[in-house]
Amino acid sequence: MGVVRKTKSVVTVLNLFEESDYSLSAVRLVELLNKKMNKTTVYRIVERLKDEGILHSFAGKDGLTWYAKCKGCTSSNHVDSHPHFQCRECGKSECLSIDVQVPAISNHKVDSAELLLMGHCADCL
Amino acid sequence: MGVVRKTKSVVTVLNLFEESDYSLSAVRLVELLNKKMNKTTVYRIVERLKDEGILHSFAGKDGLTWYAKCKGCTSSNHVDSHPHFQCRECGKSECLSIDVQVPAISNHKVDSAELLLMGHCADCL
DNA sequence: AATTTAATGCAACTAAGTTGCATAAGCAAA
DNA sequence: TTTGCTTATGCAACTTAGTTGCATTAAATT
Ligand SMILES: [Mn+2]
Ligand SMILES: [Mn+2]
Ligand SMILES: [Zn+2]
Ligand SMILES: [Zn+2]
Repeated sequence: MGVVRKTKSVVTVLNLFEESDYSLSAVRLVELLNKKMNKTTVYRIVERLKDEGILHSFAGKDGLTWYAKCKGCTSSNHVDSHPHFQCRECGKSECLSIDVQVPAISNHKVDSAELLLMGHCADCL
Repeated sequence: MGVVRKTKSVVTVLNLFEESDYSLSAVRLVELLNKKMNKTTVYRIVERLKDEGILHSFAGKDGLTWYAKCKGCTSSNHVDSHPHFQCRECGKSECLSIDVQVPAISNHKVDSAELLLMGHCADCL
């Protein structure tokens, strides 16, 4: 499917993710793009890109929402499920290519899990 | 050490946690206690009880802060670190007595982790 | 009972994210 | 390339969790 309309704003957001290769918080995105588009537009674009399997999101240590590129997802098959790391010093967060086996719980049906590791990143050690 | 002053409000909050045996979100606490104390007081009390190792907190699936009793913590030894579960249906969350081994990451120093499992609880299955 | 200091109430604030609505811009068909 | 349909955007106002400053109250200690 792909994103419905490739507007100037959508392209701008996508470029940011291509360049940086980092994950970005919504707050940071709004900050970086505040001269090019409205805050509402930023929030709507990342949600749209998420629906399309282009980005995924996760909650950082302070409750902010972060976005990062998906590796092999499509709109119909959204499987990007992996742990994340966030640095206590600089605040950056990263996607981790680690497999975490989700523990089973008796009498419960677990369908997803979010694991956030915290500590110090390579730069801040 | 223990909480500095055992005020009427502190006792009320502690009783709630004794009775319910569930974990409670700050929002729910404010709601339950809105006739007995101010919202600010609720937030300050749970933070104080956290400092003392009486409660611990975690982020639920919607970013809300939840509080639950600690098992064997003191103000100087705050070790209550375990995964949590939150039901997608009813929204309740629970502490899990499961050991999760935190994966190591090269070039990083990981000092803590938060694991949140989501799905359906016993009541909602 | 007097004194000290921590705890509370209240109102105003902060900040992330959302909503409604009028306008603008993609895009496909003509 | 113009028309017309529909999605995307800007803007302002809103929502909601949580915080802050400050005056007042109430624990605890003597
Ligand atoms: Mn990721
Ligand atoms: Mn817990
Ligand atoms: Zn760092
Ligand atoms: Zn449930």
